[in-house]
Amino acid sequence: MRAAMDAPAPPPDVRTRILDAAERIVQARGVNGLTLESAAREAGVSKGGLLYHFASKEALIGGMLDRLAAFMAESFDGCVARQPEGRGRVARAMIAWAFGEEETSPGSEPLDRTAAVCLAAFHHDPALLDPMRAVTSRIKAQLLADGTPAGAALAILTSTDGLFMAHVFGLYHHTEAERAALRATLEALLEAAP
Amino acid sequence: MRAAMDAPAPPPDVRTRILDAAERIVQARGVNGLTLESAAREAGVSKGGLLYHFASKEALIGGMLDRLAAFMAESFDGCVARQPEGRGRVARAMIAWAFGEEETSPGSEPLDRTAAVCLAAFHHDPALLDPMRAVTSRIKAQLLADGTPAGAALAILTSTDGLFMAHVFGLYHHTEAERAALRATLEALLEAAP
DNA sequence: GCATATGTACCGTCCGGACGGTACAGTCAA
DNA sequence: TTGACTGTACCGTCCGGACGGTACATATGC
Repeated sequence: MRAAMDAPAPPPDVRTRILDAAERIVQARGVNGLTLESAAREAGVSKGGLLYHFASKEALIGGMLDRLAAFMAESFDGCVARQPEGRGRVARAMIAWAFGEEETSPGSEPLDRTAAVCLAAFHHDPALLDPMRAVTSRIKAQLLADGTPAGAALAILTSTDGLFMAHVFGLYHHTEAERAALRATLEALLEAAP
Repeated sequence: MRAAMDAPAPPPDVRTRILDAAERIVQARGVNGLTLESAAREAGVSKGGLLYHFASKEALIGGMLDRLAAFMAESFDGCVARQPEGRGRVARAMIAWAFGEEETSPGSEPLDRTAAVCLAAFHHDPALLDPMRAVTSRIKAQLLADGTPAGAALAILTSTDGLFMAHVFGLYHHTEAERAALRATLEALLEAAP
């Protein structure tokens, strides 16, 4: 087929294109909107073509999650690496992660993508979240091992997760002042003596 | 009808029975498991009978959410009322609520119920979460108005929400010691001078 | 005091449509 | 030619919802 030939400069791997399409659909039309047909159409592939790459819907969602978990892990590691070394490094990274990338209010791309994909996975089969669990467990372990007192570390961990959840479900919104106050409080927890 | 009269202990309002059944299904078999037929069967009612009370699946889920939001609001208010008056009262209630100090009748069942129902609603139509948003927004407003510094109040709010999310999605587990440390940290935030 | 009518609560069946998945024929690069 | 890959036609199933019918209680007319 011609269309396959005159694709843009970086030849987008078909698998990747399907995964991207599936994510876009879940974000735009919700979990219901994700069907094999719609994903194939969005990716510019036939349904049969999609099924060639992902043998079932479950495999498709699993693929989305594996990729997302890898992205999250990498992103977090990068954030840690960018923090000065020393006690509380991971905790500071966590705060920077939660407050930094979330700048664009309702359109923060990685955040919404994460939420959408996780929700889709959880809906289909909670066990599909396992790769994500592995990542979060590792993050927690790192956080508890970097010298910050456990209480403070856990407060930071759960607080940023709560911030995330509130955003995903739109449970309540924070003003800039509130976000700043929260951030200051979390950072103050880092200063506490061990 | 006589039967309706001499059933003193369980007044089995059909509507309530259907709502209970639907919640049980969502908890046990996930969002997928909730169909009009399964809910009707579980409630001991025919599908037609169910549709008599809830004109559509959306109405059924909406009914679950309305009831749950009312329950949550009442439960939280009761928790606040049980705290000594004074500055930080609402924040203390929040902590007590989150850490299960409240005698929530059968174990931590309401927690799972909340999660299951909210997920079902979010899956069907995010707008259905509105009653829940109203409750959480009110709680946040109360929390910010009871004298606790904003940063501490928000840290407590987001942290307990994060605790909740981690539980719902099974992202990571906390040991008893970790829970105690986290709680101590949150309580220490309350002592900070305004 | 009886028959007819009306309203409420509920039941059982059916249908259109959508979805996941399969079968298979076609295409194109190597 | 071959085999990786695509596209299409189709199947079985399931679900939401509509619909017509049943049982019974109360009301109404006579």
